[in-house]
Amino acid sequence: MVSMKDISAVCGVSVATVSKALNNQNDIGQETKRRIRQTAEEMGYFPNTAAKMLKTNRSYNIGVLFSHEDYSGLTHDYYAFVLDSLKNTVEEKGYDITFVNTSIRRKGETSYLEHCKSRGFDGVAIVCTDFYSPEILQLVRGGIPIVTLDHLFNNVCAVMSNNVQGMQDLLTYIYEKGHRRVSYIHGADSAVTQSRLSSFYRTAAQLGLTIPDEYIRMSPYRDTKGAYAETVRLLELREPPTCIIYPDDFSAFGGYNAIQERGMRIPDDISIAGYDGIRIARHIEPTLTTLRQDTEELGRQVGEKLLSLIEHPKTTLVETIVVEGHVFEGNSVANIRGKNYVGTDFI
Amino acid sequence: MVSMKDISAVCGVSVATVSKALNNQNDIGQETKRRIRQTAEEMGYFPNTAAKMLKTNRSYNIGVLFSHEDYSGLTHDYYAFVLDSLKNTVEEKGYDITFVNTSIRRKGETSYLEHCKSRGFDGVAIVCTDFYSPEILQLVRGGIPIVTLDHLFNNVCAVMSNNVQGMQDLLTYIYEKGHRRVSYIHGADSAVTQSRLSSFYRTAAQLGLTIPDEYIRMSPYRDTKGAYAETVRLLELREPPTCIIYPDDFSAFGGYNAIQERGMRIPDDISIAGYDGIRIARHIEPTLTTLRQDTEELGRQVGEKLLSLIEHPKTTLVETIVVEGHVFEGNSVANIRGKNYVGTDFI
DNA sequence: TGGAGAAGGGTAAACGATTAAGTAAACCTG
DNA sequence: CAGGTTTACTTAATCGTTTACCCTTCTCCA
Repeated sequence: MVSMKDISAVCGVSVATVSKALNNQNDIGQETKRRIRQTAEEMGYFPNTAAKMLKTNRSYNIGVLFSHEDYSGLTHDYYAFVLDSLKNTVEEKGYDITFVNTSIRRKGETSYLEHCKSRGFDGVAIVCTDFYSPEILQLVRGGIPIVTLDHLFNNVCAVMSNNVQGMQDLLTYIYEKGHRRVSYIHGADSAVTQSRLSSFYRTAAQLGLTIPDEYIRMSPYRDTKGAYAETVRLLELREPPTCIIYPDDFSAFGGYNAIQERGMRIPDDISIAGYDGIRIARHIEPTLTTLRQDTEELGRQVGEKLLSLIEHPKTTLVETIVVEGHVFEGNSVANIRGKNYVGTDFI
Repeated sequence: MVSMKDISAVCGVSVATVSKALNNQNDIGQETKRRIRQTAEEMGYFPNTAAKMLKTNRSYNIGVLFSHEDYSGLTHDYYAFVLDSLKNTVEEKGYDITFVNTSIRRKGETSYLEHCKSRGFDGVAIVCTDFYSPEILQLVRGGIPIVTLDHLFNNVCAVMSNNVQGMQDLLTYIYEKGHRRVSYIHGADSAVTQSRLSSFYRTAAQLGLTIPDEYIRMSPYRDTKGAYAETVRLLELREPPTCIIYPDDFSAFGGYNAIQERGMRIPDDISIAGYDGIRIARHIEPTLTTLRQDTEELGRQVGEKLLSLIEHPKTTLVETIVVEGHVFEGNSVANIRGKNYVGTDFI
């Protein structure tokens, strides 16, 4: 590997001169600079990142924390898309992305924080993890610039998909289609679930909907079996809902199966809606009406905020950035106004 | 950040002694070693990766090349699962994963190879890219340990999903279910497509199937619209196939839509099969019969081969590791033996 | 009892870059 | 033309580790 030393030897200047020339400092003569740069090019020089890091304490590398319990992580459409966007955003600015090692740690390292400091990450994006573990808390308090996705820590930048507005939009959309008996199968307890559920209740109240307790069900995220089972129970009610909202699109397909198996048709006999907006949901008939989260924007915001925090620590606000989703109108929610229309018009 | 120097000061020994103690060298006394290690622990010491890299030329970091044109990359189930498995494999051995920057390069860096050398990756996994670009060729010839996925370069380790055997198994399975009129909509041209297509022809010949030219169609991978259109054409043939094999599961849903839209039922009226074994395909009724590629094994093999190449360069064979897939039996392929059974039994 | 060898630890150079401080020559300027 | 300022470099220290080599001090045995 050719180093600055090699170039300096060839050009007959000192290593310092080479460094300055390549970094475009201005106390080097034009001609010398040109000569050095050309030689560097010809010799196939490229900087040794390790040496640069050691000296400057900057790695141009950001860590991404992605621990993947229960079907989450990389293989989850939502996170994968966010990561993809984050990757594109920071790579464009000359940063690389390294995963924070979530496996057994190397000897001498015992925590995420130590791993991150050891690697010298300029910043860390916490995308998908158990936010309640003490190790995460240690990491966010460790002094490294941090941005979290969909979770709020005090005094830490966060990018959040707007679950409150999202659920409100989704339920309102369904309401406007004439539905008055709406069920919500929510996911397992989490901050995200809380937001969506309370928004569901509040929006329902605002719209004048009365939601019987048996319309509110729980099934873990991305669990088609669970969603299937809950759907069956809902369908067996004396007065079943006209529309079911699922924890996520993946789960919605569980409902889809239960409904079709009973010879019912979507959306003619019953309507369903998902949450997330995963790709496949737009490609299977009936296409799923869902709240599509803006993963590209989420990833970009995480990246930009993190880079800003790194490059302008003084002037960057510690804030929560909220990214709006929007209802993707598939054809899984029927317009039943004037048909089985039981509610009151509100427009 | 506490360094070895700090520890050496506290313990009243030299930095070299600290280094040796921490690295468990054997020319340090037991008691001294214990004292140093304890002090390091108490002071919250962790090694500076950059310094270590600089000195040892080892980064314990492997690069993953993932360029993502047209719907590929991170957001593709197949690659995401492989990456996930690869990540787990190498992290367990104390390595980290960094993406090879596929964006605009930093000044002074003009190629993948330079980026990799600059970062000091111990090895690079080329998972998903345009294998025919000259930049990739430069990278694989650049002297860094390399493992490719699903692509063969001369004298480079490769891990391949067995597309030949896979297609053979799939077609044979379909044949055994009694199908004699089988169509294959293959993906856009690539090494993978070549393998599958020639295996399709060969297997068909072996089974004594005659495949009319109009049964062989092309639609790009993961293009539901294209698959939809080709399916429509197939259905309009005077003698339509009894089973259609799609380029991949995602495309199969395009066919799924076309078929259902015409009021036909899967598998009663026509059978379909996919390729890949993406998760969702196992969760939507009728569950898709497909050739499930063993992404976990693929990722593990890539990781293990790469680590072996890194740690035992002399004794590691340069070879191609073939990973078998297996037919996932959903219920999208009907058993039509003795029904519309037109072929000859071959058992 | 003297000398070899082992055990335990120190010295210092090196990895490849950056950068503060120094220096010599050229250039002004009044 | 003396003295100050620029310009264009060089010197040398430094980042945190590793490691080849050197130096004591003991131990042991002929």
